[in-house]
Amino acid sequence: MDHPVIKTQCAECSLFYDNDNFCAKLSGQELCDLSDKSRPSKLKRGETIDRITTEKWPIIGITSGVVSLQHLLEDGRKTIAALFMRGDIIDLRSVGKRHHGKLVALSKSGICRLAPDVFEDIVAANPKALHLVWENLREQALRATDHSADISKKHAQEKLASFIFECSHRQSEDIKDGSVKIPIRRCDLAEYLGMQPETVSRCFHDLEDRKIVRVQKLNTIIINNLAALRRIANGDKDASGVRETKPRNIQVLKSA
Amino acid sequence: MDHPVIKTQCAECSLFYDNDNFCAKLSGQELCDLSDKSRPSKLKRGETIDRITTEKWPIIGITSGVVSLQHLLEDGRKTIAALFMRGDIIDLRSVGKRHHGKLVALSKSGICRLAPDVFEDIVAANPKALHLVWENLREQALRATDHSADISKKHAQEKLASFIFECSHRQSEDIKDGSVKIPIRRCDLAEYLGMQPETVSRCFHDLEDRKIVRVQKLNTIIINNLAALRRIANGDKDASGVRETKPRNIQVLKSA
DNA sequence: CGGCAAGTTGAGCCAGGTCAACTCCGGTGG
DNA sequence: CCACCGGAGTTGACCTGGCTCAACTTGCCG
Repeated sequence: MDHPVIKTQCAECSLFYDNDNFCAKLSGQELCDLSDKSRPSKLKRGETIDRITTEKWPIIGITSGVVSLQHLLEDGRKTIAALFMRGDIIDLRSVGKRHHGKLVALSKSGICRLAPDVFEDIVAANPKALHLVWENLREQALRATDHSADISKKHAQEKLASFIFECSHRQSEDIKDGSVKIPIRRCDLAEYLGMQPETVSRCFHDLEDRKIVRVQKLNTIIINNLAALRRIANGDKDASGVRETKPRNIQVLKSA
Repeated sequence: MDHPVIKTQCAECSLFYDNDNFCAKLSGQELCDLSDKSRPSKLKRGETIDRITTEKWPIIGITSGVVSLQHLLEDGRKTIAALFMRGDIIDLRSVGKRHHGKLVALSKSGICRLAPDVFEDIVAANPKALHLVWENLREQALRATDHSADISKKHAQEKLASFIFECSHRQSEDIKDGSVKIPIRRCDLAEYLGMQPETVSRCFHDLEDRKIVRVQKLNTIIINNLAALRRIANGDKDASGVRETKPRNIQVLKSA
């Protein structure tokens, strides 16, 4: 009697059937207790999880899609500070008065609001579950750190290259042919990388002109030259220096 | 027999005598077990904790000073991706092959390399300790997220203003007279905020010209106008628009 | 007191932001 | 089936905040 009465909603949820997600680590009993008091739901692109909800349900598991954490400045400038995807557990307990941003879905997404008290009991009692959720939090912290490093010192193209790698690492299924799915829109991408949609567009084209990637559909790109892309992402000047297809002197010729 | 044989090294360590740091949450026995197998040490500015050390001692508590996590790009550009200060517990377990940066001290600092196995046992057995270290990790993740939001969309002055607030929140003793200690050097500050030392300098002067802060010593500033500084940090254009004390037309006059 | 690293100041330049016009695409209704 | 619409993405032209480089001053430590 390992799984006494698993609800169908759980049996079909990636938090359970992905082997290294939270619910997969639980005993049948724990899973039942948790699912009894938790609230799975769906979000459409643009929907936000409001403050009242996050106060009552500070622990949110992402089952599919992409959910962003957004910060807003006084004058309307917006930033996407973090992206959460399948398997991430967002823990907002005791964030309390600390000013934190809004959670906004960037695509159709599935979430599960986990009952905080049950969650806490489980984590205290089940070392595997603790380990997993801890690991996930560490991963989030590392990602945030890497991301701020990327944003602060890299040029537009380098950021974009890094982002492509981030997507390829995080995408659920490994697709072998070098294609990478970009799970968010251009304008969201721009906000996440701290640049303008126009610049994102230009950078994609630069990369295409240099035959490093091919933009198949808006949300699917193919990497043609992995090594070069890696060099750019790592900030190798030799790789990105080649950017201008046309050398300077063309300008000089024109003005002469 | 609450504290059977606390070593003097522990009695004098902020991880123990700061009430809400890790070692303060341990039973006498736990503290002894941990301190028996742990290694406190001192770092001078510029010293780095090398890979071999972090592999053997992936858990490091900061007892004083400032330790940074630095990322390096191929062409030598350097970024400070995170700052750790007194009370922070750096957990590098299973970061493993994931490319992560170097840990470098930015000032004289004290650290304690905690024995990972003992640490793990304690965390599993002692809910208070678990809670504290968890909270610290969440704090680190939040800080990293906030920081990347700051860096990506704010202007130089706004970043600096935010940083001043970050310092004032994190400084150990609350100094009431509105003075804030900047615990790191200008060039490190620049790297942390993703800007140039020259720009940092100019921004400090702008803020001084506008009477918002006073730079008392290189590492101590006084906030004169908290509200204005807050507005700038939050990206209020009205506040930062006032930047130029001298309006443009002075230039025109000159050239006329 | 000398020497070096850190910080500051000034001048010029460029990557990327801004603004505006245009294209592309999916959905909707006649 | 096509005409229409609105939002997303792209393209071009221009402008500027902050980077760069170089010279200078300051402050710290032996």
